[in-house]
Amino acid sequence: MKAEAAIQALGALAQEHRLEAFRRLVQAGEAGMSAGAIALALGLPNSSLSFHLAQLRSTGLILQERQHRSLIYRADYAAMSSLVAYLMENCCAGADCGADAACEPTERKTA
Amino acid sequence: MKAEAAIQALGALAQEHRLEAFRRLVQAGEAGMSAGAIALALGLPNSSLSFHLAQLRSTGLILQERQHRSLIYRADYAAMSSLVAYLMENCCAGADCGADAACEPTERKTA
DNA sequence: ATCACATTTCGAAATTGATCGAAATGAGAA
DNA sequence: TTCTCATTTCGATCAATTTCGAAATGTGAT
Repeated sequence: MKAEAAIQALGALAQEHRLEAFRRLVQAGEAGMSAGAIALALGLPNSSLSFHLAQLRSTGLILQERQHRSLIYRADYAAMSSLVAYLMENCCAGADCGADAACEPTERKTA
Repeated sequence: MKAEAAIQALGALAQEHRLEAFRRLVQAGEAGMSAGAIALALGLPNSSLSFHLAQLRSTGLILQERQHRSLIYRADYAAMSSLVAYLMENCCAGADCGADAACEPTERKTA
């Protein structure tokens, strides 16, 4: 992951409505949610929400797919994971990263 | 972790210079780095860097400690960890979160 | 072909953030 | 105490982001 991509992704999450939308999608799992359902859940005008979803999508944090008349959004867990890996890259100066730390293996290759 | 705190932390990381500073601190581990050393490494005026460090610090992502004449900064791994936990809370609608996903146990209590 | 529904794009106003030089603070050395 | 070094605060300027109504787009039903 490049620095620029990480900045975009973090910036996308650093906003009240986008963060809540993203978390709902994380919790919704494979099924995802339609744009309308998210707007309703967050109590936002469709046009505002659309703006935010576009921003999340442009960073790759969420995926879009059409299903009948609606657009379904889903969280991209792999994108999230690689963002976290980027933040923790080479952590702790090579020390063992004890139990208190969050220093997991930096990049688990997807099988 | 509350939503507001997460937004602040993500926003703090969503900036070129702050992201680089944070990553250097993550890599520096326990030893940390002085404000001056970071400014030098990033090629920024001290005043600019100070502004950014204050922002990271106010979110709890980094810690400050005086050592002789310098102020030493260190990444707070626990804060980072709880931010990630917040993002992934209750992920995947209770599904098993297969190998492709980043769905770790949401909150490992620190021993 | 026509209608109704779901969502996005546009535009304009208000808010928030980044930058850096100069001056101020705070800590230790002489 | 006085001097010097390390860092932060202030202030002014410039740039980017958020908001939402109205209009446009694209999809499927009748």
